[in-house]
Amino acid sequence: MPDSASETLPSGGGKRRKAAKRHTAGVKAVAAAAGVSLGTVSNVLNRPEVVSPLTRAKVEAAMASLGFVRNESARQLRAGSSRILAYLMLDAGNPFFTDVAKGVEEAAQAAGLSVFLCNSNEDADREADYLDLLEQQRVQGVLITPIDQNSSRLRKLPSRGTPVVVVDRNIDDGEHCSVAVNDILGGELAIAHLLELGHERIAYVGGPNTIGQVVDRRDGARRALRKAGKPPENLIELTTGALTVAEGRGAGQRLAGLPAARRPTAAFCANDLLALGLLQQCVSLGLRVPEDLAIVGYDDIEFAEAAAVPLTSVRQPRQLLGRTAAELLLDESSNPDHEHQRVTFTPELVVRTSTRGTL
Amino acid sequence: MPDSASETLPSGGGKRRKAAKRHTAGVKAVAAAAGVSLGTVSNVLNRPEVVSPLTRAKVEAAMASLGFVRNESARQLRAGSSRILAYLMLDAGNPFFTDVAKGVEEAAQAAGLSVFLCNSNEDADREADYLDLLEQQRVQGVLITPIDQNSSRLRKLPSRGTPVVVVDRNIDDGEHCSVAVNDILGGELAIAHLLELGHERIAYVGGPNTIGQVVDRRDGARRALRKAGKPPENLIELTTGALTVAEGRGAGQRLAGLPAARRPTAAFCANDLLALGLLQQCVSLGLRVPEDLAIVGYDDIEFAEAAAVPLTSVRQPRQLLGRTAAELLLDESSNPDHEHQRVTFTPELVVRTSTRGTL
DNA sequence: TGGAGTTGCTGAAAGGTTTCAAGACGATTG
DNA sequence: CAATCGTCTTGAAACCTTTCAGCAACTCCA
Repeated sequence: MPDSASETLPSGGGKRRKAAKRHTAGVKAVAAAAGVSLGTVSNVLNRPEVVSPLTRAKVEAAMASLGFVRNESARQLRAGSSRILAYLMLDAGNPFFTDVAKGVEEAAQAAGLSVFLCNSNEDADREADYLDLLEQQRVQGVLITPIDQNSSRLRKLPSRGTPVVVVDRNIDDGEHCSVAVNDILGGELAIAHLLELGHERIAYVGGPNTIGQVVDRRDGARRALRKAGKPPENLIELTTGALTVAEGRGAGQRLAGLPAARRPTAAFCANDLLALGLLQQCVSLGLRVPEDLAIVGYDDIEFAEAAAVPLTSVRQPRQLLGRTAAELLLDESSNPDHEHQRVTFTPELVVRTSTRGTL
Repeated sequence: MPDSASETLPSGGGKRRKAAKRHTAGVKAVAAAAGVSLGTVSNVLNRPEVVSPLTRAKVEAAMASLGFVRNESARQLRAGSSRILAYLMLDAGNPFFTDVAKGVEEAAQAAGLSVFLCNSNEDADREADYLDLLEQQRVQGVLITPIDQNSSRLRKLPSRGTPVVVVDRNIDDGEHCSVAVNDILGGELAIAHLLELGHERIAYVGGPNTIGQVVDRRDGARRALRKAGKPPENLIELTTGALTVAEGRGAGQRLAGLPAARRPTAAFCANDLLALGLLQQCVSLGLRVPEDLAIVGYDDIEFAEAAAVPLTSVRQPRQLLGRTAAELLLDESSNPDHEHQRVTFTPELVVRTSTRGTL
């Protein structure tokens, strides 16, 4: 523990206490204590209405006094169904995805299910490991914002019985539902806005290009240029290694290092974290935003508005995205006539100071 | 879907495809296909070194061709152990906790375990539900940043065999390890800094008071006043309903509404989200920060530095907190001589513009 | 060549729950 | 009073895996 002072004390005021062994009072012990059969205890647990109030009370008392905790593995093994949904997130540190997760939790709670969050952290290996794990756990279903939506693992899950809904990406392979925002349009909105303000040389900051969102937003940017009759070289691509604040700072360093004549006058970032990092670094290196560099982010996370220079950003309906995805998943796992769907929402440009009145 | 345009298409290019049934090729089917016994398949899975290369190859081929996926419920039921850790977070939308989670994941990965994240979202009922769920799942252990550390449920888990480590809170009941940062000291640092700058009337923004961190930081603030010989009324408490940006904005509204003469000249917020909201609202209502109102946050999340006015904050070793907690948990569940510990880290004041050169 | 040791595989038991056909019991009806 | 019905409860089977004692075949050495 090198980078922080720490102090360690024994807990429990010195009363040494060994770790307790797992003492499982099972359904059997409860049955014995209550003087009923196994089946009855199970009924109390699963169909309380069929057991007489008296017996039920006895059983409940026995459960309480023994500290009975149902063994979910056994339940699931026998009953064959899990009451858990998982959301495998691209980056739990990005408020965009935690807002999506909130929408997921909302829909799950309404259906009486619980949500486990998993964080792939933009790492394909971790994503794969989590997918395997979740499949082995036989969760009700998986929501995922994938790193690579062509992964074979991703395609295999549904055919083996684990429904998968892709979030924040569209996918049309007939195996999944997907819920997304039109990222091409989003990119187009951002660049059209900058072009309208008179910017000619515009940087696109984003990466890696394995991430679909990064590519789509860039393609939208290109399309906006094309539509405006500008040459594609006007879009200068700065590729980053991830979609994080730190990478944004790195990009800012590179950008600020360019001679003013060759430096773009505006930057469009693939997400707000990059934009915030870029903004921070550029400001600290003496560039004025928006006068020297206009910046557009993407996602419109809560912090975009509170930034040093309030950030123009492309807004996505975050919670709605999550809620809709969860609802599709629930439909898929409960409705035998379920048909896969692709839902696409429309993004919206929110203009703030970081691009206001430039040039 | 009221607040966003959306478009829905069938997926799969119109090829209607029904949801697949769960077709479980089990260990039995694999054994039959490979011409070996159940036990051998299990050995391939769990102790590959004891089976001859030839048989192993046959079994692996059979597994691949049948798409075998091990049923984790059955495995766990029989083997009695889970390979999963859970971190029950207070607020997944707070970057502080996702950084802690990163530390947890790091330590877990090093030990070959996986982490499920759960979000209580500052809601005691959800916290209780998740604790029940995790206990039923028989996870290896639970890390938790509790809403109420005196909850009976929390105390019961360890005695029934699920180790629990409390994160970001100290607790001394002999049942848990805990890892925390000295929040009293943190509060003291913040207020001492403001006093040194000459502030007399200082607001404390935080709540609800059921959350331990909120109380400790306030107590630290009071202590600093006491030590400086100031009357306790100089600390004006603004109680919030949660530790969020939105609540911070609300507090800003209240604060800015006060007549200048009665308004505090500085505010210490129980966390950075509150501080960012407060900052944003005050600025938009025309207060200058730090001239009219100095602000100190808590946690030093990544966005504190990038805020409209870079935020003075009390820094905590976030990842280290998570990593240490996970390591204690792992020790508890693997080391029979484990003794509960309370680890306390020391916070550090990071001074930025939001308090610089005030008064 | 006989015995011991080794290697690799087998088969049955066990783990805690749910499910379901069937039984027990009392009440109601003809 | 017998027959029928309803309400509760029971006991055994089933879910899928791991574990472990035991067995077969082979090697090695005396």
